[in-house]
Amino acid sequence: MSQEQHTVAIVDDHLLLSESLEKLINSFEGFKVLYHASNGKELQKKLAESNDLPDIILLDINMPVMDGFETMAWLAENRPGIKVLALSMEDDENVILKMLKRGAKGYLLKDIHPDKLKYALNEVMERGYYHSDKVAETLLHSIQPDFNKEKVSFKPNELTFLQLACSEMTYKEIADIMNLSPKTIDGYRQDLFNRLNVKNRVGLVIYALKNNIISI
Amino acid sequence: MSQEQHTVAIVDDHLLLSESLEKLINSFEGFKVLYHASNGKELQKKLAESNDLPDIILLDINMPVMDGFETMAWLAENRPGIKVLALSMEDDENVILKMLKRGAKGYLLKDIHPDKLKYALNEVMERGYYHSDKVAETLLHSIQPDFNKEKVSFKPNELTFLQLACSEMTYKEIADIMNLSPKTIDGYRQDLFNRLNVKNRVGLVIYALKNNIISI
DNA sequence: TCAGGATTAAGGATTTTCCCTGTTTTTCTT
DNA sequence: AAGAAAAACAGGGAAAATCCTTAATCCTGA
Repeated sequence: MSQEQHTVAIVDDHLLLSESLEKLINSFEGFKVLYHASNGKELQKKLAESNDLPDIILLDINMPVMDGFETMAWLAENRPGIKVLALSMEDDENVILKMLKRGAKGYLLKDIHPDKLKYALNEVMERGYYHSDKVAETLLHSIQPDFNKEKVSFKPNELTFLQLACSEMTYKEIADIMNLSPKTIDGYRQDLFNRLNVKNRVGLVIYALKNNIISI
Repeated sequence: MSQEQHTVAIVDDHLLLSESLEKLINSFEGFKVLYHASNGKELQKKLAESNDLPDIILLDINMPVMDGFETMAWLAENRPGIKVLALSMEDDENVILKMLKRGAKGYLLKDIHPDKLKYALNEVMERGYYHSDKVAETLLHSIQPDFNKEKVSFKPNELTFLQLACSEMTYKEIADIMNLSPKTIDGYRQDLFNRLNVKNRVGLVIYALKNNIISI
């Protein structure tokens, strides 16, 4: 029986939630809470002391001393084997993305139904990740162009130049490809700098990426 | 009754599939196939001729003349109101991402169960998108660092420089911020150019983005 | 046909980037 | 503390990028 148990660590500074979560999780078949920590620093200590690693960490985001983002980054770097489920009050898309980008396997809101938590834990063990509808939607938004944003429109040549400027070519090489004089390219560039409010070519690249004009 | 019907257009060059899909969809309550096209060009024609737009387009990817990627890009630009479900044989992650980035609302494999198609159509009408498990997984992969890839490691200063190089600052400004001589920065840059196999600063930016060293 | 806008392009100056070859300073090792 | 290795720094020069101004050329609507 015990060889079937998956172990969980809880990182949250709210003792009440933390304790009740433990009881809940221990009541799930196949899961056992290994230990708690009230912030990232404390987690690091526990990880160093204990000789067996938890399979899963439930990681709160808003914490004092060392918050969820920092902790997640550290875990991804130093304990990549542990699956982390982020736990938070807020369903802010940027927060969700920040955690996922740092390697979290899922994102849970604190007001979910206990069954959902159980499901999420199982999913993470079996598939390696858990995606709620909200998370899936967030991810989709993050890669799709934002249709609501009024978009700057580009003339065909300008667009081509902008795309080529995001490569390692020199302006002279770009001019050759586009069959234009380097001086014309010079003009396009200056125009775009002014219009897009950037100072140099790196600014162009960042702009093009942010606005899905190129993708890498 | 007819005011409740959602209309569907099918774009696929395989007549057999196309025809049977039509029968299937017409058998779903609340959905009706408006017309077919065997590639993007033909779809453009149909859209221009007909006076009512379909709610949903089932868009095949591998087609002659004007393929799914091109067609999707055109639709996103010119008919942003139509919800597109990509339809494909392959579950290649890059292909999926390419379609989603261009604005597809979902991605269906051709060998799914008819019930899944029905579910997907309903989801797209109700929630605006449909995400299968595979798609959700793909999206997650696309934003998470690839732990299998052996990673080039950076010294702290190098890393800082690399991140700052992805801004609009000049190297002199970066040197100021980092409290180093511009000549030292010069050295960092040259080192990274060699090590990362890039030719100039744009190359650095692209590298940093591809490897999740910065995110925008 | 002619004015006016858009496109393309030139000249010329300055700054920044890029590259190569070194030297000094700091840090680490033993 | 001596020697080795790493990190920081420098000079000089060529190439590229940036900036500003001005000017042909082409197209189009009145």
